[in-house]
Amino acid sequence: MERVTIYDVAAAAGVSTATASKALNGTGRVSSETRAKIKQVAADLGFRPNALARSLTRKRSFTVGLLTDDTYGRFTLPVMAGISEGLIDQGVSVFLCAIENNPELAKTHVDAMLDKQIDGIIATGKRVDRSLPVDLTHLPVPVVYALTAGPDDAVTILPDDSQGTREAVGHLIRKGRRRIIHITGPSTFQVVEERAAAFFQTLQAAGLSSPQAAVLYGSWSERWGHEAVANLWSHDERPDGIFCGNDQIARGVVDGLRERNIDIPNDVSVVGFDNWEIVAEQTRPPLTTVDMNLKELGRQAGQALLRLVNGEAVETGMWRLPCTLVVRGS
Amino acid sequence: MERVTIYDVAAAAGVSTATASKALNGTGRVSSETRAKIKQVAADLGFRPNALARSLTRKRSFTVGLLTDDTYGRFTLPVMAGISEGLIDQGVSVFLCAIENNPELAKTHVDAMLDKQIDGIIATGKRVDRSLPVDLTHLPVPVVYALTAGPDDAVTILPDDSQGTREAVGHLIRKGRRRIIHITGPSTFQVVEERAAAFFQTLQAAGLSSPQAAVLYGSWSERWGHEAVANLWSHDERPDGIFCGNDQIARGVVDGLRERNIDIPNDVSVVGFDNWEIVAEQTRPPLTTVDMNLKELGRQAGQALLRLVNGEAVETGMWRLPCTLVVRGS
DNA sequence: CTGAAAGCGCTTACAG
DNA sequence: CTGAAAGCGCTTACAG
Repeated sequence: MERVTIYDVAAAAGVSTATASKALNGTGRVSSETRAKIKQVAADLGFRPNALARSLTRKRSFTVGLLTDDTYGRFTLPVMAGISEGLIDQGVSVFLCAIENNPELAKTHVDAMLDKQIDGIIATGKRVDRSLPVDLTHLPVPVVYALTAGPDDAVTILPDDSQGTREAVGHLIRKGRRRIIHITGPSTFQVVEERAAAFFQTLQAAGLSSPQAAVLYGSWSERWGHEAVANLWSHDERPDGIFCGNDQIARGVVDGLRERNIDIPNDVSVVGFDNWEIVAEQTRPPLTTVDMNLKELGRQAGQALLRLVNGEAVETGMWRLPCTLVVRGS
Repeated sequence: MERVTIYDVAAAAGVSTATASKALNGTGRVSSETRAKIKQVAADLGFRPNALARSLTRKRSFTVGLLTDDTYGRFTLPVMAGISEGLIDQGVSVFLCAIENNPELAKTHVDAMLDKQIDGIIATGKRVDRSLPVDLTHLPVPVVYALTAGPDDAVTILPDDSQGTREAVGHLIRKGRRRIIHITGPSTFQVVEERAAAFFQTLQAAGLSSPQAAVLYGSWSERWGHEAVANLWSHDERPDGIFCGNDQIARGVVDGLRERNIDIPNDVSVVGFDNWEIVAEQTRPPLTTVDMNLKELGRQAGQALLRLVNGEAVETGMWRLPCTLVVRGS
């Protein structure tokens, strides 16, 4: 079964390929009757234009490249899904390149994609304070960065960690919490620093004094949350509100509190970060947490790239996308 | 800066485009001098062939599609990375399609890829007992399934859960363990059933009787492992070897044991499943666990698809890829 | 409104 | 061994 081409459609409709092309693409002047007829014939024949041929003449492949250095992360996949979803509407497909922190592999991928005439590239990673192991600054196509570090003159899209923190802490304050602390990950992560700073600011803006050890740095694990609670409850000055750096820590915290028969959220309120549903929904009570809207972030990265490809003006620099507080039972 | 084409190369080398093409591709008869000269000129000019044009004539795009219904999973990303890595060597790029359990979206993606003349498709998912929400059986291109259910006459690539189980349990037996139990996930998962069956067989083959409640079904969580240990240790007949359904359960088990001052691995040995490094390496002691070699699985899926694309014979049915026991301190 | 022709950048029989 | 020509399947000025 041969593929049907525009020649077949034109022949069957009794017109030239030029007219067929215009009718099908809605370009140029074609009478509505011939247009209708051609469309009908195309549909009957099951005509699907060969995108390769179209790209060759239009010099636009409707294809973009996606570079990631993250092989295991649960953050990258939603971003990628958002990119893919946001772009498919416009008929653009995305090439996936897993480059594993390997510069040569990255180069190979970039070259292969350039050969395939991609319209642009989205670089994505797992940490906003690390950049991919490849220089993307002098490419013949535009580049957008998402969840990874990019040059200053490019557009880089990130979650608004400060705003997310304000949402979380604001929620605790509105719930009447007055002794609020922050249990978070390693201070070597930029996001940890940012959130800690926003945490202090929010307390201050509300006129709340910070407890003695208001920010506790540790690892991104359930265990660390559990341990932190054990330490806190061995002293007298105990918090009544806890904002955690991620949902795993929050879960450890909630478990630790429950073991001490502390009523959540009446005695102590807990807010997590990430809205990792598999964790947040299984926690008892289910976790109130901050969602970074990663999928939306990916979608916007795709949109931004498309605008760049079309030569439209796009504001460069860091785009901070708002986070959303998901209120559950904690 | 215009892209340099094969016309530029041919002109600069003083030959026809036909000769340039042959020299560059190593096809046809070309004297070694002219070949060398052409290659030199191409290199000097920085010539990179336009893959779109090439694909149009060769009727082979060196591009494949990757369909996944998994947006968050930590299993899919390594598989995808393996596919991408294994294929880039052959110059083939992969289109990523996140379809989210949405049949229409899936169809849109498949059509878009077909329009772009992909050579084949790899379908991948998060569960071997679920299939993607789209029918891939009557496409004009070959399809390979990885970590998702496919039709019987296709090639479907999966980890060998039974063999992985035998590795794990065999290891416990070799360590002198005699009262071995299995703490695992929900029995609604096919892998849970398979591993449980292999678990019993391995014990039996070793002449070991099964403890009373040898397989404990629960959830895929740290908490469930922790809880299971609490239950077990409230009775008299306690295991000296525990094989867990995943690393999170194993971590909960290890934590539960440590809280009871049980020496791991001297009093009780624990083996996990998944080799999720962020969990396995952080556990104290670090977890001995089964690695499913997901990346290799992806690589093989890519290879299989390529063979199909080239019209080579490929054995259909389930391919079971061996797991590897990673021995650490538990 | 419609069509003949050229062109996108490559490859591949077919002659010479 | 080398090259002229046709072709892959589309689109786009340019005439008519």
